[in-house]
Amino acid sequence: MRGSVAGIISEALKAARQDGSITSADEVNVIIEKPKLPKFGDYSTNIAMLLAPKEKRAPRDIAAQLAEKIAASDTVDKSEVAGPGFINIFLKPSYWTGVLMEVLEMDGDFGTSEYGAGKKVQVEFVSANPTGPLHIGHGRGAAVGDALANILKAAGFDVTKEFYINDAGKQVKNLGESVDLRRREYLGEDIELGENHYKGDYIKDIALTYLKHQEEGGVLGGSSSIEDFACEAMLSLVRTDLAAFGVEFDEWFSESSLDKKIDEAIEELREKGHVYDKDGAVWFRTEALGDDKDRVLIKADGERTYFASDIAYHRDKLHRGFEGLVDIWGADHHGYEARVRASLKALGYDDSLLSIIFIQMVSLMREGVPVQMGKRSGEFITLRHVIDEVGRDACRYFFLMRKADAQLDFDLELAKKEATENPVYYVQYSHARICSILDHASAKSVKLPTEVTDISVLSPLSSQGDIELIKKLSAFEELVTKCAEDMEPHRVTYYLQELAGAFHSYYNANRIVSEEEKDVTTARLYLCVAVRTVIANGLRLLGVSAPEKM
RNA sequence: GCGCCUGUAGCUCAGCUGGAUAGAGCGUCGGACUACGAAUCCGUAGGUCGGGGGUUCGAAUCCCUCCAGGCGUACCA
Repeated sequence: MRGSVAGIISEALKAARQDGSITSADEVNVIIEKPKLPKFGDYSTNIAMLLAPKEKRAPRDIAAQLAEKIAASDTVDKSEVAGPGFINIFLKPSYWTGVLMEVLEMDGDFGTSEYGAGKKVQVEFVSANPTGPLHIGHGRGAAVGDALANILKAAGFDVTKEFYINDAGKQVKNLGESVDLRRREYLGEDIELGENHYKGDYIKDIALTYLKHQEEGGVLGGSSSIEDFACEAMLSLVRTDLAAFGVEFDEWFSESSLDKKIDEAIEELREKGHVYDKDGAVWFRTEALGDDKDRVLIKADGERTYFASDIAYHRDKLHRGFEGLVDIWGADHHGYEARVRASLKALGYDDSLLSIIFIQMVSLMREGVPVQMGKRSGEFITLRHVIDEVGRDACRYFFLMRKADAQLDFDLELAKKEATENPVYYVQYSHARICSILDHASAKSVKLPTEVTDISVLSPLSSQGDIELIKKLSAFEELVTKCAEDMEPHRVTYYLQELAGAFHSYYNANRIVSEEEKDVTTARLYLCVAVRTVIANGLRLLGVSAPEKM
């Protein structure tokens, strides 16, 4: 779409250079945009304004020469010079029916591109400690990570989704102890929970399950420690919740599997001269690489820090051949970024291959009033609770409505409302509505062939309304690549709301199925099919269903 | 103190590498179903883009500074 407009412009520039009206041979970073106002055309470019300083001539003068050459293209209806030197390009309706044809042909693939060129990227997200159920913050990370992975895939990247299991540190030990204490409690002992022990009811559940397994003389009786058992149980809970949320990972990477690799990583840093000993601890010279201060890798007591395993983990990712890394972290970890980047640089990598997306806080609301979360009891609102209450679709959509690094108010009541004010229903409704229109049409025995073979079938689509809607569809392709480039899945929700809105307006303004005008009906039904396709493709990127009935 | 994020309509937020008259939803107010789903649509009102400088043909967008809010600044994980 935009590509071919860019082609028209560069052809015009080439022609101008050939006939000598443009003399500078410098590359210019041309911007092609879609003007807000229809009188400024379908596309507009600032190329003349960029050339003006190089040519040392008035922008409007240059624009006039280029506009003439642009108008010569057979897809261009007319081309005008406006304002300080914009060139506004008006395309022929046949251009737009061509676009519609493309949507229909590509169907489920419309929106995909080769932008990523098969580059291997890894998206690591959620990575929650297996010490408790997932809460809503994890849910937001899961929704963003999964949607981003879908978008990157659509944009032509080779994507791997990974969950990093923190199963080596002290917190897993605390988990094991917590379960063990509850186990002994069930056996009649008096117990006292320490400050670091987990107090949620899920701990009791695990303790009970453990006892049951023991009674049955299960496999876990001897070989496996209660700590491993608890960790496994927690993980399976996490997997279940993620499955309920529709999120699947390609890899589950265990921190404990790193072990020797941590020493290797430290050794490599030492060889490269980034490590020194002080006060009985081993330090990493991160300050020289952009961090606020140097960091400890091995504590005076001999334990390796969490940071040390994180270095080893990222090193391992790169050894696995990923050319791009995406880490999705809670916003409270942003202080961590500088040291991780420092470690990549120290290991000899360009740290720009790592992108970190920070997930800001979610405030749960109920009709505008914040939902209290008992901090003392340690009872967070779990992701599972929210999925069960508002449904998976609404939950995912709401998590994706704001850009990741902006705080999000999640109103449970709004998410459940089946009304205009709820964007999920608004978008899904447009899909269901189209399905219903198509049913209606076939009941009236207006049948569409499975494939459009002749573009002239679409030629009745020439009104302003028809063209506007097709334009909206065409924007989807570049939206997807843009979202991939900037790693901002939230824009898909805005786009879908706009497209759904455009369709609803169109529907109210135009009779689609009409028995008198068969040609118009057929063409419009194809337009409906294309809108439905794009809505479905967009929702699929978000991991939200596209219902045929609601 | 230093660092990161945020500040756009009454509310919640979009605004792509600087572009032409700053947008949407909700909420206000007023309209539209004897035809395809009114879970919809149409219209109306509402803004010194936190303040002040600068860069240029042109700034919500880039730079500096100040103000306000959030978060982070561990030999914790």
